[in-house]
Amino acid sequence: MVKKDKPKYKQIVDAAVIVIAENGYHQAQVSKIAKQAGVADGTIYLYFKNKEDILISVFQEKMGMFVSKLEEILSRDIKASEKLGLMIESHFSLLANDVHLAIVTQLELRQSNTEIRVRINGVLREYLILMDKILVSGMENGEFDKTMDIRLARQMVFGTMDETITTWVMNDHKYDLVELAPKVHRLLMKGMRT
Amino acid sequence: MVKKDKPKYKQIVDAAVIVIAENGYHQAQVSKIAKQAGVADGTIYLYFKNKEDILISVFQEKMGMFVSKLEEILSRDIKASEKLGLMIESHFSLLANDVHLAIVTQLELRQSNTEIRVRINGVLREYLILMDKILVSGMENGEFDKTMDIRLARQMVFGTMDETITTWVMNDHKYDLVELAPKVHRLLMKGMRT
Amino acid sequence: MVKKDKPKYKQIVDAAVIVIAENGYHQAQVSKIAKQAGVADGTIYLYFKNKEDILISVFQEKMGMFVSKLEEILSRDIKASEKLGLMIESHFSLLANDVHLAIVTQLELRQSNTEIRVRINGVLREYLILMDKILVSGMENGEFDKTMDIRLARQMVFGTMDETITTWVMNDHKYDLVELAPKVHRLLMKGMRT
Amino acid sequence: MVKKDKPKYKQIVDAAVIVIAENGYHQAQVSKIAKQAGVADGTIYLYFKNKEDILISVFQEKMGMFVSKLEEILSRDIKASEKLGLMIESHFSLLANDVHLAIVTQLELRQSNTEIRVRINGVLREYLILMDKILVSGMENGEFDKTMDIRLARQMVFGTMDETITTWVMNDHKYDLVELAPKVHRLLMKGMRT
DNA sequence: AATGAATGAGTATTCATTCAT
DNA sequence: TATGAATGAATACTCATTCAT
Repeated sequence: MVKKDKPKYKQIVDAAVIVIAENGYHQAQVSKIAKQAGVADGTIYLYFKNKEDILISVFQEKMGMFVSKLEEILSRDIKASEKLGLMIESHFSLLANDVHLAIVTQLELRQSNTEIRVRINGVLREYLILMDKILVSGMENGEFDKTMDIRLARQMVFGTMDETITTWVMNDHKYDLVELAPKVHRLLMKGMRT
Repeated sequence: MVKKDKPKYKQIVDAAVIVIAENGYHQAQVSKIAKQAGVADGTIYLYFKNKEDILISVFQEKMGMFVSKLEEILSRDIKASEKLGLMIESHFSLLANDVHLAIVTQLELRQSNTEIRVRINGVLREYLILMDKILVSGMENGEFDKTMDIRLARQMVFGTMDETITTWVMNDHKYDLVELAPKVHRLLMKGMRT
Repeated sequence: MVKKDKPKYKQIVDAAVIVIAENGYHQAQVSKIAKQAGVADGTIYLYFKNKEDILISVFQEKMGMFVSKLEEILSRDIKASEKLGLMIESHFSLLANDVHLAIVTQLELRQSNTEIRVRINGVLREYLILMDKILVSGMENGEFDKTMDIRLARQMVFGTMDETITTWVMNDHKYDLVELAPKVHRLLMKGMRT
Repeated sequence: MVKKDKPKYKQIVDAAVIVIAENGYHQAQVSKIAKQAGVADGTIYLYFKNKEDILISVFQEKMGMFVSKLEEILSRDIKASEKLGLMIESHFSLLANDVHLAIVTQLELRQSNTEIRVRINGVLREYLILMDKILVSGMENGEFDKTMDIRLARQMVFGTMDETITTWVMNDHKYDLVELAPKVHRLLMKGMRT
């Protein structure tokens, strides 16, 4: 059993999400995270190399949910358009159901220093690669415009989703994010379809 | 003559952009900005309330350029679609011509704490309101889809632009950003037109 | 059978010498000593009260070799001057043959806090008392200057030996220490003889 | 006026000597030194690069006194033997008159890590070089034994002085150190003279 | 207006020691 | 006996801001 599988590892990661969401990135001291996790400060360092390592782990662990979900969607035998719709909906849904996580990924974690953000982008890349697969398959089977610049299309999809979620978080999630998913899907589809 | 019109005010704002772009947000100490501006540390505080105030002023001053340009575009007697195209092009163009500023607005300033970013969003709102005007006029005159959710449309436009610029900055601006403007315009138009 | 006679006691003391010599006093953590000794961290505390106790034990155990040797020399039926010569030679010889030990006693153990060093001096006293016996017997039988201040004489003998060994250790023991013994002996004898 | 000449520099160095002597090396926190010096913690760092830098400066500043005194003695037109006597006496005298300093140089500073001690040894070398000059001139003019190993002789002189002072400090300086100077001188001279 | 020396609050990390198994 | 996971106290250094000159 490796460290990641031990219960305290998950305890600490989850505690970090809560502490960062509630206190903000710059006020998320290691001692606060330890207290929230119900362990001693020193225990943190049995599971994580340093504070930076906690933050990256938060992103890795949580982003893993998105990637898994997306892989599952990709494996289905449905149209690319439908896959895109499911991706948007499940992405919105996961964050709408965990407001703490939404705050952390959309606002707080972006305050980390450039080095951490570069490593976070590495984790993100996996997600974007899967997104590209949907776009490519849709272009190949004629659902999406074959002449589309794939990078621009992906930037539109991801940029729109990101901006939509961030706006929702910044407005204190006072409206229903998941409800917006089909509308976003329709808007993006119109831009991309043949 | 108010403080903003005094030469040192501008000196300090410009120094801040350079220092942040070259050293990163977290390494942009007040003393470095003072040195770059050629003034004493204490002098900064004759023109700015605190460090936070410098950062917001950077955004205000520079965002002003974008707003002025956009107002000029809005005043022209051309189609909404053309206005959108010009907005994208001039936005990309201004940042492509000032890489320091692009780094600061797309990467570094986002590392500031949530409070500063909320205030920066306040500054940004002016720009977004003008953007909305283009969208509304386009919807009214039938150029754009009348059934479109205006907020979603704006999030798509802004999100796509933002993501495109950020990707360009993160890739060390090794390709031509301005060249992408018409492509982005076309993609967005397809999504929004009637 | 007391603790000191158990095999693990010696294992741990020897491990401490190696770890301190190779890593330096300040990098000789209990966990490293435990690992080197092939026991668990907690096991250390079955044999030693605390870390300080290990360090003093190192000195006690090793200093024992010097004391035994010196007792043996004292028991011989030879002149005080010869005893002094043998003491110097065997002292130099023991350290020259265990460079780890030399590093530990001359450099590393002196970095310990004042309290430990006071206790180490207690251990050292036994050795100095034997040294005094040589000096006193030499003064009594007319070999050494009867008017000599015994304490000063001992400080000269010990100070010279110590300084000579420390210089040798600090120069990475690149010359032969034992070879210096007769020279040191001659120099000291000249200072002390009638 | 460089930093070393500013009053606060000396204030801090002197405060460090007192704090280290009274609390021990490992309990001499920067904040304690600052408090003793009557400055803020941060002020320390306007004059010293880091804590290590304070400690080395203590030794440099104070050792400077010994070196100056020794240079003055060397410049006199007297016999080498007399120079040696004056050196011992003034060395003992300076430390006897500043017990804090004696504690720091003989006990506390030796607890510093190897890197600091290497740098301290560099400072010490200057003193030893001057000491060598006395020995060499004495050997050349026939006062001292021409066949003497110069390094051993220096180790005897320095080792005896060091051991004598350390013993005095460890015995809580309850006897008169300066009074021992002529005796130490006589003992050493006997060992070295022709 | 301008200076810049001085301030002092705030925090990640290590490691000797314990104790349930 | 032996283990090793868990503990938690303790500290150097940075840098935004002030204020006497």
